[in-house]
Formats: sequence, structure tokens, C-alpha cells
Amino acid sequence: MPSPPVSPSKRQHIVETAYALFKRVGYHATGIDRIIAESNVAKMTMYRNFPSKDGLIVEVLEYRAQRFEVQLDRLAETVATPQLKIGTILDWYERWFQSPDFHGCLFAHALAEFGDPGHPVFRAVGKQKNSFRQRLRRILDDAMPGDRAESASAALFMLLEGATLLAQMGHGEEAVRNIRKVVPSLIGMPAKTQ
Amino acid sequence: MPSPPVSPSKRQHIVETAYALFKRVGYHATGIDRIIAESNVAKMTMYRNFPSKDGLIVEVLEYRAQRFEVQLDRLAETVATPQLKIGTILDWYERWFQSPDFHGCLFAHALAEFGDPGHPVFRAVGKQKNSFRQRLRRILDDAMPGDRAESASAALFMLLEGATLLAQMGHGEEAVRNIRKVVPSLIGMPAKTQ
DNA sequence: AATGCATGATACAGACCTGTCTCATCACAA
DNA sequence: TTGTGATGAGACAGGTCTGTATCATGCATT
Repeated sequence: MPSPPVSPSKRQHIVETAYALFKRVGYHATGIDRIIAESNVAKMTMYRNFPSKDGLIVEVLEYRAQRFEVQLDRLAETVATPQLKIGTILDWYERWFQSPDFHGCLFAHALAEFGDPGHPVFRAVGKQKNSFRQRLRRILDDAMPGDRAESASAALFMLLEGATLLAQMGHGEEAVRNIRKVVPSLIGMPAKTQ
Repeated sequence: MPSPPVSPSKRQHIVETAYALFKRVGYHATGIDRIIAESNVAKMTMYRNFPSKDGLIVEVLEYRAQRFEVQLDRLAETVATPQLKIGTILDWYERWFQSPDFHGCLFAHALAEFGDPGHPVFRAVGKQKNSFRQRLRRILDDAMPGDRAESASAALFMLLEGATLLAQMGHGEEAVRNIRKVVPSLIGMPAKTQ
């Protein structure tokens, strides 16, 4: 059975295969040979598209970061108030935790394996996390005065990071439920608005 | 300069050297050869004390988990009220984040590199995290009704996990400051009590 | 049909990995 | 003093790692 030559871009196919492996197996634990084997691609094809394994990792992270942003942008368009926007983000996390191939946060894991702040992978993680923090901050800026939005959005960010870790240990549903319970006291609104 | 033969147990020395390396470099990225070199120990000495690298990792995690418990036990004895106990835990995190060799949470990183729930390392992480969750839960049980203690302690746990991740990206101080700001609304007390 | 380029397949280099084995040495106890 | 067991030092096996090189093939456009 010959492999179907339908792939419009081998480059993108490699990125997506590597993403699945990094997520499930880890970065150091995933070898180049396995990436090219599951991509059905020659080794030189991979090295012609990416400068190195680290370069591929950065590209995978940027790809996922962009997908995340697009999804949240679409979600934000569906509702009007800050409270509802937070609610849709919590819905998104809940669905993510329930997805069968959930294995925790790709970015947090990258931080664990590439702890040097000067490493390109580390910087890619910082970019994504800061971008998400700013998104939460902008949402809450419309709901409360600036100093409260600062601490509330930071708290929300930390809650979501902690929930992702709990989800990896099998307590994702409970984690989101508890966040929903405490969010009203954080953003000063009755529970039913989110 | 000969290495001092003062070590009462080589086993413990290996555990502590491996701990420092795993924390700074990572689990897969740290080779056995480097552990024994920096331990000034023969390879067979290591393999006579530990069944395998994974076994050593589990031992390191258990060692650090126990140290953490002991430190928090001591802290808890110094103050009386739940609010103050939470305050001392936040103090502990603040000092941890400021320590010069802070590199994030050893257990969270282990979860990132050993994502299989059946793996001994994964189980060791689950044990430590659950133990800490129960500690927070017991503290808050003395301060509020059971259902609120459940969600508040879970939230506090998630906040601390998120703060640890932020600390690894250089925002630890700000993270703890923001937790202190939102904790009163979580546990229903004026800010000055913690 | 001819040409040029991306690709597949595979070998290869050099390094590193975990774990086992051997042997000389040293401390200590009987 | 003699024996016993832990240790240091290092070779070794078998495998895997990243990254490079080589060569044949297939596809598309000219």
C-alpha cells in the first residue's frame, strides 16, 4: 500500500506528527527517527525543512500557540460580557481536559525540559504564556478597575495552569468545577453570569 | 585534594547529587555517567544502591517530598490560625522562588517527562501532589464549612502551582503578591490576617 | 521527451545512553 | 594477620541519539 501523496505540504505534516509525539512521549524522549518514521518522510526532507530538532520544537510550539489564539478569538466573538468570555474559556478548558488525547500542557512540559531562559524553546514558551496572560488581563480590564484586574487576571491565569496540572493527574473536571465556584469572588459577580 | 570520606552514606550523597542535576538539567537530559561523576562515586556503587535510573528518580522524588512535608510541618507549628498557616506557606513559596538555584517544581517536571499514569515516577508525583492538597484542605477545614473548604483549598493549590510556573519565567514575586491579594476573598478574611 | 528538483531509502560518523562485568584496592573485623 | 565485603576505575555490549552524505526515483514543468 503506497503512502498517499495527498499532503499539500510535507512541512506541515511533519509539524503535526511531531506535535503528537512531543505531547504524548515528551521532547527528549522523542527521537528524530521516530518523527520521520511516523511522518512517512525521509530524514533529509525533515532536515531540509527545519534546521535542527530544537528548531522543529520551536516551530511546533508556535504552531500550537497560533491555533490556541485563533480558537480563543473565535470563542470571544460569540459572547459580549467579560464574565461570559471567562465562562467560554473555562468551557474550552473543560473540553480540552476531557479530550481523549489530553496529556497536559505542551508549553509547560517544554519549560520543564528546557529550563535555560536563553534557549529558544524557553523563549517560545514565555511568549505564549505572556500572550495568554495579556488576553485574560484585557478581558478583565473591561469588568473592573485596573489594579483589581491585574491581580484577578493573574489569579485566573494561575488557576488555569494549576487546573491543567490537576487534569493531567485525572482531576480536570473537579478542577474546573472549583474554579467556577471561586471565580465570582475573584471578579465580583454572581455565579450565574458565568 | 582527595574527596573527604565523611559521607555517612554514599546512597544519600548520590540522591542529593542526582536531585541537583535533575532539577537543573532535567531527567532524560541527565545521564548516569554525569550523576556518578559529580557524585565522585563508581558506577557499580550507584547500581548496587538503586535498581535503575527510574528507581533513582523515584527515590529522589520521595526524598524531596519528605523534606517538603517536614518543613511545612515545622512552619505550621509556629502559628495558630488557618489564615496564618496559609500565610506561612505563602512565605515559604516566596523564599523558594527567590532562592538562587530555583528551577521550578521537580514534581511538575517529572510529570512532564513521565506522562504515563502507570509509571512509578508518575505515581510518585501523584502521591506528593495529593498529599499537599490534603494538607491545604485540612488547614481550611478549620476556617470554613466543608463545601467551601473543598473549593477554596483546591483553588489555593491551583494558584500555587500556577505561581510556580510563573516563577520559573521570572515572575514569582509578582505571582505571590497577587495570590496574597485574592486569598482574602477566597477564605473570607481581611487581608491583614495573612 | 528532456531537464531539474524534491523526495525516499539508507548508510554513516561520532557521540551518548543504560546497564553489566572485571579487577585492583582499601577498610575493617575476626 | 587474614579474610570479607564495599568501593574505584574503567572496559564493554548493545542500543539510540543527532545530523550528514549518497544515490536512485519520481514528478512536474518546459
